[in-house]
Amino acid sequence: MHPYRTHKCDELRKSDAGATVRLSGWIFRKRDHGGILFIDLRDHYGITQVVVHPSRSFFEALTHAKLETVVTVTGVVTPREESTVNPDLPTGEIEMVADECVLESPAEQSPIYLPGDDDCAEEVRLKYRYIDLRRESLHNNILLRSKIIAHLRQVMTAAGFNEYQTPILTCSSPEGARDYLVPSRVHHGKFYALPQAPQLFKQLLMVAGFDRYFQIAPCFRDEDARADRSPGEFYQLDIEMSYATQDEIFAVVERVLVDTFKTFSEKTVDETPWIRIPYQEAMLKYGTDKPDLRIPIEIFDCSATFANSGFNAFAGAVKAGSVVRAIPVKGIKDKPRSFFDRLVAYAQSIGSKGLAYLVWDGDEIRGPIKKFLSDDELTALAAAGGVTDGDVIFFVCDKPTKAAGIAGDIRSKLGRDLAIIDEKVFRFCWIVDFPMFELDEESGAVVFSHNPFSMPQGGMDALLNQEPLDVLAWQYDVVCNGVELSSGAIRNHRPEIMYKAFEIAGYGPEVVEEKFSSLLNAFKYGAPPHGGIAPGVDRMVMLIAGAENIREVIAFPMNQRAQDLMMDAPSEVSERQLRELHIKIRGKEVNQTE
RNA sequence: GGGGACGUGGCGCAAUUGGUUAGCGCACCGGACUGUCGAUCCGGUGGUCGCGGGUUCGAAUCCCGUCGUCCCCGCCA
Repeated sequence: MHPYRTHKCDELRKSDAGATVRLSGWIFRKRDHGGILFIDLRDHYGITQVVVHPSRSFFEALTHAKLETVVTVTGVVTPREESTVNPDLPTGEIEMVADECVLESPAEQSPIYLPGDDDCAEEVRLKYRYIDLRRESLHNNILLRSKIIAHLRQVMTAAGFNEYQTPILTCSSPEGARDYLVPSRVHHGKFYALPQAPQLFKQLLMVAGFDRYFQIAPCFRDEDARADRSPGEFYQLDIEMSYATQDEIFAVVERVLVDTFKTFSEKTVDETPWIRIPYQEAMLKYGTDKPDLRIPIEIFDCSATFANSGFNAFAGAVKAGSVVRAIPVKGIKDKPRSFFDRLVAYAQSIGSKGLAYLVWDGDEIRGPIKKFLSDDELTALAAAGGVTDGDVIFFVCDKPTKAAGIAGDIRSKLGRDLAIIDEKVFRFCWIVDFPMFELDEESGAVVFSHNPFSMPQGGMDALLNQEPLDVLAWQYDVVCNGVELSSGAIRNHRPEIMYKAFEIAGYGPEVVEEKFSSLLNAFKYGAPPHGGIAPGVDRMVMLIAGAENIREVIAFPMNQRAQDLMMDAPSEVSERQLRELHIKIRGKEVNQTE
């Protein structure tokens, strides 16, 4: 007989009755009746009830064994009496009556009580991650992640892509996020950087003629964490295609994401092709470039209606360059006054000067600003918002960018507070036609708004003949339920267009040559037109698992301050290591005064 | 870098808003119990209330500082 097990803890059924079997696992729960002891034995696969009689030599030892102790038990599979069957357990029709038992690894009292559903402090969970990972929910998430990654590889390979690996030790890139640096021992004073993404390498693979690339790629960025953003490192399904149009790239991504989401989730997934929303339209209708389309509210502009109205606060502001954005909401006329007051307070808390609203209540229209508006103006607003009896429109007035943001925030809050978000669907969309350039708020200068490697729509002609702020880029995002899953672009593979784009953003050719020499040089030896995208794997798993926090889909995550509390990383290193790397740690005071 | 919330036995929480010996549930220890499946019942151990300072006759509670965790803003081409 196998020294540890003949079966897994989810395998035994009534048909196995009478067999002598061996199981190994953790003591998940104990029920001690004095004259009889029940143990729920748990492994990766499931739970089997073990019955221990007091006549057994190990009865006393098991009675006193702490939870999470690892044991190997040998005994006979016994069918349970009708009344003692546990229908909640796949193995609930049988139990194992123990004849032999080996205590493989006694446990101390666990800092995490696994059978309980009480959440414990994140700090404790991270420090004892190997225990926390035994919990069914987290265990399943990590297993789901494994299956999703295997599935992604399978679908991509079937679609004619090959997985290529790219360097982890590379060089610091001049734009984007802060790099993680790795000092060179051999080269005094020089550093490698961990890749923020394999961006340059995947483009160089296209130049090298590999045509269709993908990689489950680790990415490293030294930026602060969020609930949906792991600090330090994360994974992307990195994709790049030669001779591909935007439509072809969309088709590939739609296929792999729909397939994956449908395979691993019960929720409804949008049929393809997904709707495409130009960036400007998204900012107007949803107040964000990552709209949650599950919220049935569309913002509209009504600046013109207010411009000549008697509501001076708005009319004056519109004449001074502000806009009025309207947020129409169905059927909430009966919400108490406190609901509206709280929403006004919320609007103010996020920087709005106020929040006006009108309520369509039967034949009457009421609300704080009603008296300032003419019948024609009210009619126009109702028509624009598709308003019927019971509906409410909220109004935000501010400079265009700020008004859009505030209206978008309020739209999201209404979605949550009114519970009008359909939790059973994944709503996907493409955000397209991002602007190539934007004005830097502080300096007023024209800067790249997204990715300097994107091809401008219209190519060189657009750069030469259009206002820089009007030039659109072949740049796109995938958004699912308000989560930005991915960003991508058709790349700029033409050196002369790249020089021109950088010139508009205020960089001379020497800057392009110095910072992007590898790519630029490569493009001088025959570069195929190409483009790609990189959906975030962690966020994908998070959405499918329904996790609120990205740590719930990562086996060994860091905390918000980018520390691994289990391994105690980052840690100090020896003076000898530092000397070998030609590194001297500055005093803290020096840093503070800089 | 900034804002907010939280910090009380191993874990999750409470303490009537400054007042007696800091309670409760789970875990843990001891006892009872041969059919439970979150077993039950009886009894018990365990806390310098994150840390430091201050106010007060008296501080878990108020004030100041500091550390830690989480959430958000900045940041994330």
